[in-house]
Formats: sequence, structure tokens, C-alpha cells
Amino acid sequence: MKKYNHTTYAILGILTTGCRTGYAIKQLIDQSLNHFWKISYGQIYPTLKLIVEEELSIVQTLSERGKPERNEYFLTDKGKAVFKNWLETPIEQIPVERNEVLLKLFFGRHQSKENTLLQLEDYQQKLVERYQLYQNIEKMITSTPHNTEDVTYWLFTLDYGKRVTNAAIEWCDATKEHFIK
Amino acid sequence: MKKYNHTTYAILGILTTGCRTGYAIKQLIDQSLNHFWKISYGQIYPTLKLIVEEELSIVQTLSERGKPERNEYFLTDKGKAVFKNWLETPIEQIPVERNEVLLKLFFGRHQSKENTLLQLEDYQQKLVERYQLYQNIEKMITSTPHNTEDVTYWLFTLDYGKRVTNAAIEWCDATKEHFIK
DNA sequence: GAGAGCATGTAATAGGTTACATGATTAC
DNA sequence: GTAATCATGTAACCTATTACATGCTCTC
Repeated sequence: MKKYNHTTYAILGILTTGCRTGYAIKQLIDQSLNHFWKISYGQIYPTLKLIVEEELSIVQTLSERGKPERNEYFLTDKGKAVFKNWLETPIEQIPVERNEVLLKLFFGRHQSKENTLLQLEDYQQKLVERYQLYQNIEKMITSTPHNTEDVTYWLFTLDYGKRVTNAAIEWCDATKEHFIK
Repeated sequence: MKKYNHTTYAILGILTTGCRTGYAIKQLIDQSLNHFWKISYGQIYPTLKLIVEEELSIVQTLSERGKPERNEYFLTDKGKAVFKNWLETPIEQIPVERNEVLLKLFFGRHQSKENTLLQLEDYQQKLVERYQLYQNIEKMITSTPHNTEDVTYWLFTLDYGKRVTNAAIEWCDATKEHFIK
């Protein structure tokens, strides 16, 4: 089966959830997948064009009165099969995540302890903000009525973000110790 | 002060450690920074050309007998200042790390529990392998004699990797629970 | 009438990977 | 002689971001 890039699969996936337009895809990702996925219009519209060319989707142009014209996309059987195949294939490898703070720390021998501490504290603060953001999203989605099953999956991904962010925060604490003494 | 990309700062940093050639830079990154940074020759050689053009570095071509010809790079005062300035500037923001497993899980409502479990188990296995790799690197650098201070910084970055990877492994366990029942 | 939101799209640029090309030396 | 290692480099390609351009509708 022909391979596509991650962006293409993400868009195919979102088309299975009822989102129909490029604009709505952007909104859904920004609102629900924001902590582990992002996308720009510069990817969305060319990819929508691509999946139609590849016959993974068909497009219907709607001009309702009182609304701006819009293109609605629907998966074809081929599109559904390609998506399902991707869903069932394990990822090839965990990507190496470039970390600029670790890079700076790696060169720490050549800088002052004070500066290293400042970098760690700044990083930790940004991590704490991110953690609090996750908590707020969690509060919001558990207090607002949603489809129960959707919420469950949403919470899994949030839990991942919280756990990993928390581990990084704890590392900051432990590492700061070495530069305070 | 003029801005450069991360790759440029990484290379400036490595030139402060005594690495001198493009080949040696590649080796150092592959061996020591591999868990949070990677680079290809397609980035290294054009960047080395750039830093010479920008007068951040000078280059000396050596042809020793018995050795292939090589270009050695040395930071200029300007190069050292640019690097120091980068070291002292906090990162702008923590980047969003795309996570393909979370993306698949997000669409989990539309697939079988069995498949979700398989994806989680495969991911966990890859994480465990990564964790063990970190442990092995740790053993190796603590048992081989190195400059003590260098080792300390090296261990900090490894500790980060271990903590974050471990948090992800634990998340896999917790999440798998929901699909086993 | 101004601003927010809905809606679509492209071009320039940046950043990075992969494959390819070349050639010397060293160890077996 | 042949495989591994040292060493340098480029071209094609892929992915993604940013800025820009357009125009409609709805609310205040």
C-alpha cells in the first residue's frame, strides 16, 4: 500500500470524526490535539488537494445562503482503507526529540553555574505553565458534557502529557540541586 | 545580535569542545548527544561554510602525510561571543512534540480495543529498549575514565532521558489497563 | 462602520533527510 | 585485495512555517 506522510494520515483521521472543511480541521487540531500535534493551513489545503487527487476523498462545494462558500471533504472506501491500514501499523521508531535546553546544558562546563541555574529555572517555569494548561483542559472537558467515549481518549492523551511534563519538572528540581550548592 | 538556527549554535558549541572537523562533529553528536540531538552531513558542511562566511570561525586546511586532507575549524572572538549570547538566552518556547502513537490513540474510538492494545504494547517495548540503551550508556561512561566534569553534564542529559522515558512507560501500563478489562 | 469569525488558498523561506559521488588510509 | 574508517561535499527532495491575499457574514 502506498505510503503518505503523517500530515495526510492526521487529516484522513479527522475526516472520520465528522469534520468536513479545511477550516474545521485546523480548529479541531488547535483545540483538541494541540498538546501533541499541530498543523498549518499551508499543510492542510495542499494535503486536501492531494487526497482528492489520490482518490482517498471526494469534495463537495457548498454555497448555502447566508454562509461563505465551503468545500466539504468525505473519505472514499479507498481513503478509509488507507487510514485503517495506518492505524493498524505500529510506528517505525520513536523520533529523537531535539531539546535545546539539554543542548545548552551539555555545554554547561563552559558557562557559569549562575547561568545554568537561570536556564533550568526558566525551563522549569515553562514546564509548570504547560502542566497547568493540561490541568485546565482536563477540568474543562470533564465538567462540560461530551460524548463519554471521546472524553476517555482525550484524557489518555492529556495524561501522557501530564506524566511526561511532570517527569521533566522533577528532573529540573534534581538538576538544579547541583548548581545551588 | 544576528540570529542563527539551532544547528549553527550546536556546531559553534561543539567547536568549543575541541572537535575541529565536520567528520568529528558528526561523530561527537552521534556518540554523545544522540538521545536529544541529531544532525546529518547535509547540515554540517553547509553550516561550516556559513559560519566562515559570517566570520564566526576560520578554517585551516591540513594535509599531513599519512592522513587524508582535512579542514579544521576554529572559533573567532565573534563566534565565541555569538555562542555565549545564545547560551545565556532562555529558549523561546518548548516545542510541541508530534507523537504518532497519541495521534493513533486519539482515533481509538474508531478501532478495535485489540489493535489499540497492540499499538500500546509496541510503543512500550520501544520505550523500554530506549530506557535500557540509556542505562547502558550510563554504565559505559561511569566505568570508562573521562574528565569528571564532562561526565557530570553528560549524566544530567541522560537522567532527563531516563526520567521522561520512564514516565511514558508508566503511562503505557496505566493506559493498557483500560483495554485489557 | 469596525472587528471578529468563517473560509480558502499560495509563495517564499527554512530546516532537514537521503542518496549519491569521491578518494585517501589502515588493518586484516 | 578488500573492507572499514577517515574525510568532504552536493543535489534532490520532503516537511513545515510564515506571511500574504482574498472575501463573505454577523454582531456590536
